[in-house]
Amino acid sequence: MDKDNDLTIRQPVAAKPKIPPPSIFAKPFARSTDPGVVQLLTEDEQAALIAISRVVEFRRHTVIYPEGGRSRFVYNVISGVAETYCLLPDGERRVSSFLFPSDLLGLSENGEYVATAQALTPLTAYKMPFEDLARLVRRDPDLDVVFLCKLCHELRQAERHTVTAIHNDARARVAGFILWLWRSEVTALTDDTTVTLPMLRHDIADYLGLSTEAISRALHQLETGGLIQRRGPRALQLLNIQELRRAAREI
Amino acid sequence: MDKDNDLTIRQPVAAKPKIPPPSIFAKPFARSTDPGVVQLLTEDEQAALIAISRVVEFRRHTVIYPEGGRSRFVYNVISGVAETYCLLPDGERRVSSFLFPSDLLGLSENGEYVATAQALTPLTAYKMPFEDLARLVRRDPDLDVVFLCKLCHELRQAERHTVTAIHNDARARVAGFILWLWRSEVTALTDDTTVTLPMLRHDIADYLGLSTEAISRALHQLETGGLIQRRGPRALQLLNIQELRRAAREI
DNA sequence: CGCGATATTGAAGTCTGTCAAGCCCTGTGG
DNA sequence: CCACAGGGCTTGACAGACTTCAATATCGCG
Repeated sequence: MDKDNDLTIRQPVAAKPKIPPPSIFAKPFARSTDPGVVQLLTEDEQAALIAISRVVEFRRHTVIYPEGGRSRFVYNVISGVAETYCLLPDGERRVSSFLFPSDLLGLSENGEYVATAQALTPLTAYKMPFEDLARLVRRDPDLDVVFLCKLCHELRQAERHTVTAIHNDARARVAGFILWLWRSEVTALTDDTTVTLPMLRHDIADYLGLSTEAISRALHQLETGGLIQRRGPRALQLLNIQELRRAAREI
Repeated sequence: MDKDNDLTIRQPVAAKPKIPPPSIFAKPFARSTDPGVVQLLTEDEQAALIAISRVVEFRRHTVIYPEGGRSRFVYNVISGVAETYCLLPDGERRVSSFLFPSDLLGLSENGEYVATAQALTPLTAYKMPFEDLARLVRRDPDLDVVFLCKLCHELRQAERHTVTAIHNDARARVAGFILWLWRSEVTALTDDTTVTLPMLRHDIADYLGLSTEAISRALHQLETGGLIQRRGPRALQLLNIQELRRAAREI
């Protein structure tokens, strides 16, 4: 629609960055001209969502909502990165997903959030009361299809994550993760081959089912192989994307 | 139609088992009195779905639809078990899910099925033309919410599968898988502690990210520990469900 | 500039994958 | 109904990969 893209992640310190509208991207399940992800919301729908929403901001490491908490709101990320995790009975933490701009946040079950959501960077989002959203969806069949589409998209992604994470070794998992991050952070960026890692090694390790040491070693391997270059612990330079995709077994 | 049931989900041999209506179970995301899975379809909605559906049957090992094929239909399983899998570039097969009665089948992307679906047992299903279903959903906002609910449910399940499969050892994965199967096969059963494994070890192994040998060894461990008893390669008796849950790290 | 937390690197142990062999089940055909 | 053949399942041995434990290096924040 408009250039909500330029804000997705980093943004030069602007005087008053204007807020992009609510945004839901997905690959439609029906055949379409564009085989990639597309904006599913029309301007009217964006306006309708804005009408029931409030823009909220979270600082780094803030809990957006807790696991088990009463689920009253759904969030549409505007900028920043978040993670969701569950706490196991034995106290361990299990990262279940990372969320980027235009992602939806607030999956619930029986009126309770199924995981804790936490901001990994400063984060802004549209906060939509669940009830209002339900009313809106019930009234606008097209909007409803939008959410169906998005959920299908997420489901496919989740299945792919499972399949690839489960069968590959550490190097392949990390390569795949880097590529996923890279695509998620895609913007109208000058330098297209830089990836920032807003999360800790621990979070990556947990998400991929590895130890933090294994992450380090895999990064070392990829660097030695000339596929990437580490620029400090939170930034990577992609040197050979073709090889990265092969390492991730995407090809 | 016929009594394919006694294989997968046993049902007393009735002369003419009447076909159960379309069925979608899920835990609602909104708070409800019943915290478990509930039937989301009203009788009217079931009738509407029947009106656009055809009941189809598949024999064991039949392909229901192929990966990459034009996605024209969505299926609602009535009886039997199916699996979906993708073929990797190197020819390997990746099982992405198992489907049971009342599950939905036919996830697509850009008009194409994202995986091959195959019957593991004789299977019957409602076959719904995608276009008709879309029309129906667009007209009936409640039905629409049903599908949203079901998709959320599937998404949660997928995330749980990932989280548990990735972090646990072979024994825990198999224990969790057995419990999942057990719950999926729940019917008005006489013997509540029997689980049938309609799929090959290879399929289980692939789904859990293990080798067939690891599955065998894990079953052996569980049997030695007195948690289960093998009754031939396709049936298990659950001896200690409490311990099984602990083994699966559910507690 | 210094401290605490995070990240990396090294060494030993454990678990699973792989390879190989034997057993069991199933389904077929007589 | 029984025998047989083929495929699936199980079990054992070994190598490889990851985890764990431990120590060092580095980053980031006050």
